[in-house]
Amino acid sequence: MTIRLHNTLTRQKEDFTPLDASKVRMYVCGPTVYDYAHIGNARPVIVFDVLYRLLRHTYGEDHVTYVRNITDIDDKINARAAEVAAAKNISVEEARVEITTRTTQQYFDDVTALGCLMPTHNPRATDYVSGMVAMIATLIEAGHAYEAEGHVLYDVSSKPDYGKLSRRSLDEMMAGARVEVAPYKKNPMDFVLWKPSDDLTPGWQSPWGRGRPGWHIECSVMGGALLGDSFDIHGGGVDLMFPHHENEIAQSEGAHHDHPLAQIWMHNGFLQVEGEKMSKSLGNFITIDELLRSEKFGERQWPGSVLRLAMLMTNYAQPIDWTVDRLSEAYSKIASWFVSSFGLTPSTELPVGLIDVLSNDLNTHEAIKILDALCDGAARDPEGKQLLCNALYFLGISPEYEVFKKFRILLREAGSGSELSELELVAKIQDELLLELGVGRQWVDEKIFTRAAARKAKDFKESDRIRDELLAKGIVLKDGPTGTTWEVKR
RNA sequence: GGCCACGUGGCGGAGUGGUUACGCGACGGUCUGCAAAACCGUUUACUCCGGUUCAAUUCCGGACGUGGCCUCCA
Repeated sequence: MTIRLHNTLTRQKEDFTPLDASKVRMYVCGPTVYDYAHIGNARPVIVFDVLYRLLRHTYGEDHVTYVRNITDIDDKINARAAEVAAAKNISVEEARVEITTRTTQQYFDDVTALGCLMPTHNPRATDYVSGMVAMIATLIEAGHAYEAEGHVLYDVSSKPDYGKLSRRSLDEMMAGARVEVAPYKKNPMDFVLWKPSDDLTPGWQSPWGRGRPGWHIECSVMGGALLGDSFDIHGGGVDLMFPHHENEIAQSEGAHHDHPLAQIWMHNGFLQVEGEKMSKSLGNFITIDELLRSEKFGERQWPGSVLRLAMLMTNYAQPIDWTVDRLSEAYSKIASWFVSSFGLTPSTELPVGLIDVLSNDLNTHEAIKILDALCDGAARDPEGKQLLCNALYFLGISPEYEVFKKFRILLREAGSGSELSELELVAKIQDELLLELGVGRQWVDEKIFTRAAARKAKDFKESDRIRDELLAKGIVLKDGPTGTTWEVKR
């Protein structure tokens, strides 16, 4: 099966042919670790995790290298570090390490909860500073960069195809430029490769004095060090296309004799929250951590699998409006899938067509349709059940206790007489829910027993009264052919 | 202001030059003492205006709308 991917460079869907099929290489821009990752940060992580899984399936697990960097040198980090250093009376460097170490761990915890595999490499910028210095020196030597007032700047006019990714010409950019131009720049669009640090700012020694690398050079160096001068796929958010990715291309290709940095550039779409741009001032800024572990959004916690599915319901390149309704829809879908595949152990056999639709530029929505179809037929098709389980595992959507509990869905299944071996889990969930409602199992059983007698005597008035009494406590009764069962009201 | 995307039924959201995707919801039915759940069925769409075509939601142009980037907020 040929994988087809939309390439931003050509604006077309292309057949994907790895430079070396025994060593497929992908780079995705990772987080700047100064604070909790927000839900917008989660999208590329999830999208490219699915692509990583597809590539591993197609080319073999040992033949795919996935690099996602950790940016731990950055002026936002430095600003935080200065605050923390002042508050705790520690050095700026100590504060920087503390912030980036803690935030990196939070990030890993978050994306793990979202069902994402660990990339092959998670390079930190701080480990690659010498490589950055070397690349900058190479760029100066090649005539692509110049030193000015302690800064080293990339000379965009030295690269005639600058702007090829975002399809902007230098003239257009300068005409539309709104920024005040630093006086030491030859060209307004020249961007910084190295900048000087004062004594209160983290810095490293270099031929141009003590300073720190610019943002763009970090990715060029880490990608080059771990994947080589040219690799297969470079991914990231559409917002990074300009200037970040454009500058990465200029740096890497400028330093590597114009060898193309990446064959295919992929960009995921932006996220809005309830119809508005996410921002701290609007108060709709929401982190992955808050969704997973607080009730800030929609007054409930959301399991990682639900967030993952909500993200994959839409094509990766399209914008997403992140709403409570969307998450609720994902929640009910997840719940029915988990029930249908409950208790099974995943194997490697995948449903027909799943790899095909994913290979078509990651058509995750078509994949969801396949899962829905399997789920529909699950009651009378044990093989379909197993395939559903396998597909969920493949897509990184693993059953979570929280889903079963919060959605009360297993209780319904158990009550309807299906053959569930894990009745203990059901009992455990029931007990927890009853505890929350403040009623005892025995009390419920007695009420049901009394009501059964009333029904037998055709005293429906009394029978309905008891049902309402239980409903008031949050317990819904259901009369089936084998007797009365109950579930906690959702 | 410049550049780039996108605009499908109540909502989410694929896809296609001609054969009303699909999911959720809603409505109807079966079942039930009545319900609930489950199952079966029905229901509505392609922003607007031109053009190309035998035929356009699908191709081209324009308008309007939404969003992104140009400002190291993904």
